[in-house]
Amino acid sequence: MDSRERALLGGVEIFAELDERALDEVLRTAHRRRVGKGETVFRQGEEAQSFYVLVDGRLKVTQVTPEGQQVVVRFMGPGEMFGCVAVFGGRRYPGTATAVEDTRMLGWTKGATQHLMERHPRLAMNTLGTVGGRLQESQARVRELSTERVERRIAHALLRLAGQAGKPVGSGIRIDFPISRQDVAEMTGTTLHTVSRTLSAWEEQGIVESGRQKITIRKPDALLAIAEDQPTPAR
Amino acid sequence: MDSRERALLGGVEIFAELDERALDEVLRTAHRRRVGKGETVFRQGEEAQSFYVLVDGRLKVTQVTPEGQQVVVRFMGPGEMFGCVAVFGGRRYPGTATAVEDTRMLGWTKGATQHLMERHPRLAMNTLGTVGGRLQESQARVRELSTERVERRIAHALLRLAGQAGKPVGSGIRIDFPISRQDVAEMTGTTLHTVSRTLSAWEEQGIVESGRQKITIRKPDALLAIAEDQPTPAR
DNA sequence: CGTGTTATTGATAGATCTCAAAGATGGTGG
DNA sequence: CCACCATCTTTGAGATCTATCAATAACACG
Repeated sequence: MDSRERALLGGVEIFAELDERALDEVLRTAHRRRVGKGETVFRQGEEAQSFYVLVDGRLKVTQVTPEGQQVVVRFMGPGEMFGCVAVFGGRRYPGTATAVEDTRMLGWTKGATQHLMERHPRLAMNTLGTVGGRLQESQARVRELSTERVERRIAHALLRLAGQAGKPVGSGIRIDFPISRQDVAEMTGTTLHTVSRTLSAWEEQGIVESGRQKITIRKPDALLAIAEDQPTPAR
Repeated sequence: MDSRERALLGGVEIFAELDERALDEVLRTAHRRRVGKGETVFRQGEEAQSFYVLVDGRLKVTQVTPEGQQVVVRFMGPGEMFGCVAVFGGRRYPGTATAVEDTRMLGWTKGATQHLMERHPRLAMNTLGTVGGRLQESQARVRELSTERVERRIAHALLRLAGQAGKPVGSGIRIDFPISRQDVAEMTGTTLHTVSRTLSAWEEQGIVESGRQKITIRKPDALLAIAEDQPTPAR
């Protein structure tokens, strides 16, 4: 019954509005797990065991197409939950969760989760809200992929990453975990080559500053202009 | 307390496993609504009032980008629910629902929905399952848009439509509602021109048969081969 | 039989992917 | 502490897919 974990839970969206006793119950039924950088929490296609809330560190959820191409579903940070959809409808995890830094998490087995939700409808409703939010994000991505050119998609992706994991540094906002060109490409439906070229161009304009697995946004406003502005024809 | 409505509810995924009394309560708190072909149930950005289950007919959910480009989120048939995400997290409808045929639906106000879910956790959990399924579909679409060429995406879209609304006719499977080239383009992130060209090519090969707002799949297997087969380089 | 919508088709331009090769970078083991 | 290796990144050139531009044609409806 770690008071730090307790504080974390209070801040997690799905546990909002639960009373002390309910939170105690939630914590009591949780198990703890650590996963080191580069290791996986679970793999696509595995029987869904548990759903998790990330306590510390960062991870990447990916899917592989039947043809073997990888797609990044999302990056996640502390306080975010994952694996929840598999614990309901789907029996299997739809993607692979890989730690990009050392991580700690709390997990609940399938049975424990269902039990908790039956006793605390609020929990199910909160989760519904979160999953709904994810659905909207995913649809936003469909919208982007359908209507935007690569450059704008990359700009959107970087801004989203900065929002999730941006750390202010002297010269701008730094994306605070190791991320490669390939990762960005898999987030935006392009190739690492195009990402590299785009970042190089932006670097020349002083919009970003990047290196091996490192990206710092120097002019967020300029990036936003690229992401939102000019109704495609203009460029 | 229409027994036909009652039968429908029993078959709707989110009401599964609810007992008689719960179903009675659900029906009692519902309101009925008819929306004629071409009219909208709600519009993107409107304050979310209700969530709905489609009883009869078919409708299309679309979103418009800030730049004014339209994207089709999904087509829906009887027994499917919609507008539910807005009733939780989001305050506003994220898209516009337009009837493509005359429709009838059952609706529950925001308040009624939350009340029902608090009393019947099962309902919230079922909804979570359905929304989770939608999330996976949406991610599958992201995957397609990221990794597949237009032709394959169109093939996938037609197969999905056939699965949802396919009606066996003498010469194949007919998509049983009016759908334009533009609609298909907005489902697959391409232009109506490309869709037209693709369908023309398939028509020559006898794979489909199509006309104004009408598409019939003659060789579902050939379409499937296009959708699933040849690891991009091969073509 | 107009009239507006929907669909077809050709030509052309551009954005991106592919293919290829070389250049950084950082970690590791000797 | 340094050389070496596996990864990650950059960049060029050419090939393609698909959007765009521009007309024309087919269709349904009042």
